[in-house]
Amino acid sequence: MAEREVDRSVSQTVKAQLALRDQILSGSLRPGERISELQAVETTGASRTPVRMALVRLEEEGLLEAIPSGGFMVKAFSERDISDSIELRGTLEGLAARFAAERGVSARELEPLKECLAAIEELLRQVPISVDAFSSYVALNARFHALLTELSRSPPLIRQIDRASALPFASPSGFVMAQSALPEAQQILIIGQEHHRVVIDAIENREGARAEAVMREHARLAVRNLRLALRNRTHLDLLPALALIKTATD
Amino acid sequence: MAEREVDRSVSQTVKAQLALRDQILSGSLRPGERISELQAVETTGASRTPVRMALVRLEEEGLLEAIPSGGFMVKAFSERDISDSIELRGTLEGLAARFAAERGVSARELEPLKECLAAIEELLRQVPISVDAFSSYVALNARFHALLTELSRSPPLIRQIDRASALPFASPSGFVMAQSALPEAQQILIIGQEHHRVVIDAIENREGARAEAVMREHARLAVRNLRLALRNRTHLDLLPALALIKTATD
DNA sequence: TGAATACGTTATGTATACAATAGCGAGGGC
DNA sequence: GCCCTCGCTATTGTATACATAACGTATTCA
Repeated sequence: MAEREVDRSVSQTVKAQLALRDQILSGSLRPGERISELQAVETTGASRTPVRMALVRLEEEGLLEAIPSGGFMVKAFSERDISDSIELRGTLEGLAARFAAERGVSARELEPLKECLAAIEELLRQVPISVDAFSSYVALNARFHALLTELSRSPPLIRQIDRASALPFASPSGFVMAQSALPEAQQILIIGQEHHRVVIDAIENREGARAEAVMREHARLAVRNLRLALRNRTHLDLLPALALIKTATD
Repeated sequence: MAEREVDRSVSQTVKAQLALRDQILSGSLRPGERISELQAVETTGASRTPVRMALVRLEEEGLLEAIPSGGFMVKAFSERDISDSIELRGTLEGLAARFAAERGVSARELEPLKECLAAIEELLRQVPISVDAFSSYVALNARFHALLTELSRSPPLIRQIDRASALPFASPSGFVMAQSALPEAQQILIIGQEHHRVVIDAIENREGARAEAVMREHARLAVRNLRLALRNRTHLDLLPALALIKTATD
């Protein structure tokens, strides 16, 4: 193993996967660019075997694409790919909300969701919102959606939603808004909280159809939001944006 | 490479993946059973590196589960896991149908779908259906659903539907029906074709909501079907069934 | 007799050596 | 002068050797 410094606390495969994902999301590797295994070995500090395992995982995750002649390249996405992914995710979340409503959720299980919503609304009360508060919002919003998904009690659905989240959560809309349109963004986010409130209410009252409908509407709001944010951009500089805002504004 | 016989026509990784999937689906490896890499090396003829890549892919595919202490085991599914997966897939197919309807599809693109439906209805005209005809039906039905999915023109959605299809297409309902309830199955399949006809019509007339609704109803039919087929079984002997019927009855 | 610890065996995680192919460039022929 | 071909190089695919951790068993002590 020569003089290579090895961190034994986490597996090399996981370390490589995290490092490579970070490179992709941060823009060190640009969409369409081929990933060199050798280079990945150098930058991650792992050897080729764990690097290759990480590459396979990232391909399955949707961030990489296999090149027929061998190797992998960073996947590129169109605006429609992103908006479709947001709608797709909203559809699955709608199903999760419906499952939660139909299968019943105790008041105790709903509590964390309500607390999360309260925290978000508290954040959004300051106008205009600060960049710091916005990034707190992003984390809390991700938590809200994760908690909601869990309430479906459906492992296959939860798994699919996780897989469907890569693109929506990496949506550039959050990035664009954070840069130039924070006040406008805030207005949209406040509307989004109304959706959050309704879905909790619908689940409490076991109204499956209403719970599902509001989550789908919630996604459509995010799509409109994305379109708005991208209107004046000539091209999608997508992946680099992912590192800055790791979750969407939905 | 010693005296190992190597087949250079396909990659060792792919070969190992196919062989292992076959072992899982055929029941050679039972749910909950740990997969030994050494044993996999012996049975697949590939060496450990491609075997490990194949295991990672099968894990991402949902057939395997990582064991915290290391290695992989064959995943086990409950009846609810399967029915949720069918409904999940139906929801995504509904979205695909809606996209197709809203985005517009030319008559030429719709032709293969119509031909496929005609072939299925021709098959189902013989009562009772033979086992051979049933397996032809299974293949044609998979084709119909694949063609429909393609019409959405949404790569992220197509990808998700592919990923969501593992469990529904492996549903034991087809197996159970093929074994003991072919005539009853046929009745249900005939109802399913009505859904297929409606979805084509809805796409042709650009009625997105109707296209979506009928695909979701189609999935609910498959779920009822699954419940019916499993009613008298005391446990799910799922994976072995997968090898016999590779696609669901939806 | 039971439980706990230590040791050995086995299997996984990691690293690296080897093989083969694809891409690229240079040189020669048409 | 352009195109085709041959060969080299770089990179991926595969195999295997080595390290390490986990599990099972046996032995010993309480």
